[in-house]
Amino acid sequence: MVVSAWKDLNCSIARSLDVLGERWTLLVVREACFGRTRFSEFRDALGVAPDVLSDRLATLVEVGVLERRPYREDGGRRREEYVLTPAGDDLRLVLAALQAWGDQHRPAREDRGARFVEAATGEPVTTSFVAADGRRLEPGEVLAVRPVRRPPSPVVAPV
Amino acid sequence: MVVSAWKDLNCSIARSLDVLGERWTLLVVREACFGRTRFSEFRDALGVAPDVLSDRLATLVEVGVLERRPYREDGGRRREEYVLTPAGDDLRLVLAALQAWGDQHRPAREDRGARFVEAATGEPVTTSFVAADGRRLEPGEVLAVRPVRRPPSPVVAPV
DNA sequence: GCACCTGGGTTGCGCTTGCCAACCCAGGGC
DNA sequence: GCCCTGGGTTGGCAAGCGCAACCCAGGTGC
Repeated sequence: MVVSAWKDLNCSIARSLDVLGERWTLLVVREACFGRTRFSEFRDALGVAPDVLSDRLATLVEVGVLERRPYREDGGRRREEYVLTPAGDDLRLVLAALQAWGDQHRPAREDRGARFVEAATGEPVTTSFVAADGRRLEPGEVLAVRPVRRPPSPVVAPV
Repeated sequence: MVVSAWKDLNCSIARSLDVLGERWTLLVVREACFGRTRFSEFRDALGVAPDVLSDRLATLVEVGVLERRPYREDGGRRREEYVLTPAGDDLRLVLAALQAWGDQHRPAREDRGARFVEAATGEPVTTSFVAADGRRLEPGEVLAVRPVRRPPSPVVAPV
C-alpha cells in the first residue's frame, strides 16, 4: 500500500507520488473534486474494479486526503461516504496542472473532461508559477535545483 | 505502454496520467529537470531497474517529453542522451505542484528534494491558481466543473 | 415473518507489470 | 587480445491489477 520501496523519500515529489502515484488514485481524487462521495459513484464514473477502488479509498483515507464518514438518508440505513479533506482540496492545483499539460500536449478531438473555474465568477482559471513578489513566471523562467548539502558557496547550484 | 484501457481519455487529466502515471515516470522527469541526461545517471540517481528505466525513457521519448539524441565526447564513442523537450519543460509546473503538496501534507524530517527557484534571482517560487485577470486565487476559490453536454442552462454546473 | 433489493464492499483467480540479477555487446584503451 | 564502461536486454519471480462472483446489513413489500 503505502509501503513503497523507492526509498528516496527525502524528496517531497517522491513522497507525494508515493501516496498518489498508483493507478486510479488521482482519478478518484478528480471525481471527489466533482463532488462524488460514494463507492458506487466512483465505481460507475471510473469503471474501476471494486477491489482496487476499495484499496485506493482506504489509502486516501489513511493519508488524510479523504475522510470516511457515515451518513443516513431519511428513512434509509447507515452508509459510508468519502469526502475531501483540506489536504484533498489542495490537490486541485495538482489536477489543474495535469489538466493544463494534457490539454496543451496531449490534445483530443473531443474533451469532456474537467475544467477549473473561479467559484465567484465562473470564469476559467489557469495555473502558474508565481515569484516571491507575486509576479507570474513562465516555466522557462524557473529552475529546478537541489538543496546544497553544506553550503560550500552561497550561489545557487546551477544544475 | 501507452495503450491504456481506462478509456475515458476525453479528460485531459486522464490523458496526462496515461503517459505520466506509471511508476518512476515523473521521477525520471524530475531528474531530467535537474539536468541529468544519461541512462546511467537516471539509473544511479533513482535506483530504478534498468529494464523499467529503458521502458520509461522510451515512452517519454515517444510522447514527446524527452528527446533522444546521440552525442560524442572527445575521443569517446557515440552515445545516447535524453533531454527535455519544451513539453517536458512544461511538466515543471506539475512537479512543483506535487512538491508543494508533499511539502505541506507529507512532511519529512529531512528533505533534500527539489526546490524551484526563479532563474533570474534564485528566489524560491510557488505555484498557484490564477484568475483570467491575473489575480492569484486560493484553492478554495476554485471549483472543478465538467463541461455541460448541450448547454441546457447558461449557469455553471454546480457539481 | 420472510423474500427481495440495494449499497458497499470482500474473495478467488488469472494476467500483466515491476523488480532484481545476470548477461550482452559495441567501441576505445592498454 | 583483453578489459572497461555505457547503455542497455533477458529470465525468473513477486506484487499489482482486473473480472466475476459472492457476501452481508438493513430497509421495503407482501
